[in-house]
Amino acid sequence: MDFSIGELSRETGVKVPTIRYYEKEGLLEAPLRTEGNQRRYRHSDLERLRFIRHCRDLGLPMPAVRDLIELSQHPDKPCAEADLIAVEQLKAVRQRITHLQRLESELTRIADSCQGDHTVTECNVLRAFADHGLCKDDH
Amino acid sequence: MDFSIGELSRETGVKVPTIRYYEKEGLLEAPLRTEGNQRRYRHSDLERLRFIRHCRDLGLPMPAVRDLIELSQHPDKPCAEADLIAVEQLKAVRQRITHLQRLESELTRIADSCQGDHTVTECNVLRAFADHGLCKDDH
DNA sequence: TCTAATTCCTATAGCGACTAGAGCTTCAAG
DNA sequence: CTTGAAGCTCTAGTCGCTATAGGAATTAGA
Repeated sequence: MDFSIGELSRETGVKVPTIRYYEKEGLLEAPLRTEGNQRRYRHSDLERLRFIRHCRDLGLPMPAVRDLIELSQHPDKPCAEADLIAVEQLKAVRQRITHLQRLESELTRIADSCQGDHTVTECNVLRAFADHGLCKDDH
Repeated sequence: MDFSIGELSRETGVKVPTIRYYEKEGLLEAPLRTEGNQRRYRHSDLERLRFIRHCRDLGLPMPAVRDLIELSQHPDKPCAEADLIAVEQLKAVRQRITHLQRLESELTRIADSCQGDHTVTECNVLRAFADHGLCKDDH
């Protein structure tokens, strides 16, 4: 019926200290304790933790997760805010992709400039790392 | 002839505390000091700092930067190691791009599932955040 | 029922790469 | 010579965990 923290951890793949950390940060409610002061979780805690984990896997920062949880506790509110969080995160992810693609093209150029067959003094890799002026775009 | 730390900062765009931090971490050599204990840098420090900055902008972790600096001080060594660092970083960047692209497609799906026109109870965004089972691939 | 192995508890510190602030000293311009 | 900007050191905070220490509770097997 109830889970220990270790069982919850096994069910969700979230490490034990991380679960305690989420509790401290207010993402998970503090569960009931046994007489010996150990945490005992219910099924609803399991669902909540899976929710948190999935949000985190999707890259949401903890404050956004907190907002979503808060929101989900007011079933009659309009869900525009949840929508907004998803859209914002999507925007952030797209920005990061663009940035990384610029890096990729720079690094490709840098790595291609050298086959590792000469000495450091004449190494184009080191030159390229030294000099931003050689880059095609800003990063 | 010599720069103060503020001038070095303005020249490179690296913040003053960050310069001191790089010194503490051994990326920059400790410069000479004035009688009043203030740092005075030379042109070679400027070049070194630009090198560091550029590496960091390209996403190299500090240990990799340290390795490159170490390397650049042995001009007769073969530069295979520098090449390797560039290639490894490239590989890491490509992995991150792949990962983010998966997130992007999930988030697109999630964000599209809702126009923000209903209440929380029936919100597909919240449902999608709750349930990894709805996702097409792992992330 | 006893014991031993495992799991649990709290509290604290560490990671990477900075950034911010307090409280004080030195420098440079007028 | 004064004044205000810029420098100094030291400490703590950021984010999202993760690791460790030292002890208490639980559980499985004999």
